[in-house]
Amino acid sequence: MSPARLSRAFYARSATEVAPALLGQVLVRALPDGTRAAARIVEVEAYGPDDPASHAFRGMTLRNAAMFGPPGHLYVYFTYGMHFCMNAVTGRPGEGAAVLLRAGEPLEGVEGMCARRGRDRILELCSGPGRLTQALDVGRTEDGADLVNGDRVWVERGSRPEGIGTGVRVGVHETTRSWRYWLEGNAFVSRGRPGPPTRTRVPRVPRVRSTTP
DNA sequence: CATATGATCCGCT
DNA sequence: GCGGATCATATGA
Repeated sequence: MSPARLSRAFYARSATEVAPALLGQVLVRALPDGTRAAARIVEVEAYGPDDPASHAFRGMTLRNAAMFGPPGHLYVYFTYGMHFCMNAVTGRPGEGAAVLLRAGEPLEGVEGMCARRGRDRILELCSGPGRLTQALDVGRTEDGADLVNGDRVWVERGSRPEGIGTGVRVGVHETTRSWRYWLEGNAFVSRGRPGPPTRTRVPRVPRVRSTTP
């Protein structure tokens, strides 16, 4: 029997419940050529309603429409002029909550991932939200894809994680919510300053060579 | 190893 | 115009 897909009910909870529950599960992508690519989810971030950092905070637009749809669908957005990021929509329809999939550990289809990424080091294939989408060939076309009944992307039940670390979300200027979750000690977690909050850094004054008087 | 910078689109102010 | 839920590369310690 084939591995169990996560159900609609799994996603129909708050983003902060779903996010840690996604750690250790297996993200599967059925590629256009009939092969599979898969990665174990090792790092995620929750984005909820009433969350200024969320794309849904200022209401529904064409771009974030998938976030306001039913849970268990994919929300894919384009950013920085060159990268895609993918989220699993959570909560209730109309709520606007999602979990950003930030990093994974390559399990299947590694050769194809290397080709799409243009890298051969396993650690650099899925360790970051933009890297993950590129490795799994997820883009605009997958925005809104159904993770529960669809045939392009889904999540299968994986292994129970041992330890979970939490911290501030990457690139979010807000320190109250610790909504980033990762598998403690896992080498495939992206660098986004895990562990203790950023230590205070003294800005280095650029050294200026004095011009001859 | 660390910080710095350029790439390159698009949604929103 | 601005700056972003980013990444690869260059450069300096």
